Amino acid sequence: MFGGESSDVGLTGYEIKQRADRTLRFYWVSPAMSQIYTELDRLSRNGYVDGVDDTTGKRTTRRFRITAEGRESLEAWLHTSEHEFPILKHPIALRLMLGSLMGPGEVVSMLDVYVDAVAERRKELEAVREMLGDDEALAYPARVADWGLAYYDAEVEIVEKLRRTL
Amino acid sequence: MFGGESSDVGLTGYEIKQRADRTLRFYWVSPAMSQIYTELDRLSRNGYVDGVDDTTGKRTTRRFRITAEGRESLEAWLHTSEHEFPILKHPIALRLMLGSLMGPGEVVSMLDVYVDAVAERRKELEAVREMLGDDEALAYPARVADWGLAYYDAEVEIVEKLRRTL
DNA sequence: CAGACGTATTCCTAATTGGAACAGTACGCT
DNA sequence: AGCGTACTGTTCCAATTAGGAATACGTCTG
Repeated sequence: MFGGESSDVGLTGYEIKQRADRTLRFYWVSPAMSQIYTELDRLSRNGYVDGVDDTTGKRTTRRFRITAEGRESLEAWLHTSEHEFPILKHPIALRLMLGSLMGPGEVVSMLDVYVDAVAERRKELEAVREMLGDDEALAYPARVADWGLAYYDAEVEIVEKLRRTL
Repeated sequence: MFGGESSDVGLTGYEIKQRADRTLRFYWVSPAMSQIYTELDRLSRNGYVDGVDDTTGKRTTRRFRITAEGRESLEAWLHTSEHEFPILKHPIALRLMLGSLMGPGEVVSMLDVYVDAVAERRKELEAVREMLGDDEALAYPARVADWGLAYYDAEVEIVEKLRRTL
């Protein structure tokens, strides 16, 4: 998922953050910097990743790579663990719930703003989708992106229908 | 949203938890008990809710009601605050991303299990929707529930289409 | 009247969030 | 050459959230 070529020198925490901000945020959250580094430390302590000082550049940084043990553990997780149900935190739905405390026009404009925001997100995800292309090696990430795009389309349709009932 | 009749004696933390578990979880999270009580304490300190000892039963409990100040503040929040974009944590999409590390059959069965889980969720939400009926006073919560139902339908459709591409 | 279950609250610990703070590097501008 | 600004990289801190365990009390049932 991250990494691409696995023969490379690994990623810095900063780079992981950037990748998460670009892609992971669409179906998970963008982890905080603090979270990335503490997690890398912990993974490192448990032998799942290996952090190596990279002194080739002007500046010494730590680059992390997954270890064989880490990869095994990841695969074991993929095979065995429970599939949790997605969690959604939907501020617009939360506000709509209290629509009776807002003016009717206010509800409509809230939904309009939301539809625009979804369209914007969709555009960003589409850029990611295009980067993935139809490379066989990236087929699964591409499917995830397609899923996201279809979700945004459905969301817009639902909200526009809902809007008409107001 | 909670409360219904606002002339009543208010709700205990426990009751709030139950209501959240029944409805809020569909578009937000079920807050932990600890979170509910600490938040009630904080709201109380800031004058947004009023906690009154209820000694009418065999057992003394605290019942919380929103204050006038709390209601004003809630409405101000509804009118002014920024609309954040929904946050999704989607374990199935996350795993699908790593589909190349799973067997193809494993991916398919993961999606099947997920579709079943969505159907189950949908049923639970449908029960909530039926409780809301077509009472004008509950029109907004009912719309939120309808939104959720439509979302689940879209999700199933998307996943089934995706499944066919594998 | 013991045991199980629902109600009600408190407590504890870990994880997550959301930065700010700090420091080095690159790059263009004057 | 020196300056400012932006990017890269890491650490640190405080507040919030999460997830339950623990503790009671009440009620109902066999």
